[in-house]
Amino acid sequence: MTRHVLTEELIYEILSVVAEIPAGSVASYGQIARLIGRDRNARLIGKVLSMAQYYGKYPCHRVVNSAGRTAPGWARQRVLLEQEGVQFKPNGCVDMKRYQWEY
DNA sequence: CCTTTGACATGTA
DNA sequence: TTACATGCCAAAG
Repeated sequence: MTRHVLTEELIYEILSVVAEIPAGSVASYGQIARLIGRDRNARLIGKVLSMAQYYGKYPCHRVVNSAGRTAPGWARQRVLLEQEGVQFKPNGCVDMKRYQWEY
């Protein structure tokens, strides 16, 4: 059997972790990358999550970058987070100090 | 095969 | 936290 195939397995692992992020908290791409044993592939997480929206059922809106910035071109993400109680700072970033997911 | 790209991270200032 | 530079690594061209 082929193994190490990316995308599909990667998608599965990523979504599994994303599904564990509690409402009202956010996780960074690097944080997720680390949880699936690919700490150097933070960028791929974003790549996969950009498609994950089509899967619907996953809270991919709870993933932001290390600075707490929301995904470019996806303004609605902020609304989704605010609906869960996540507050944004005046600069438009999530207050990571308070909302970053601790596992 | 080589180059570019990307929902990023991290060190330094 | 921001801004800039550098590193990363798979995917797409």
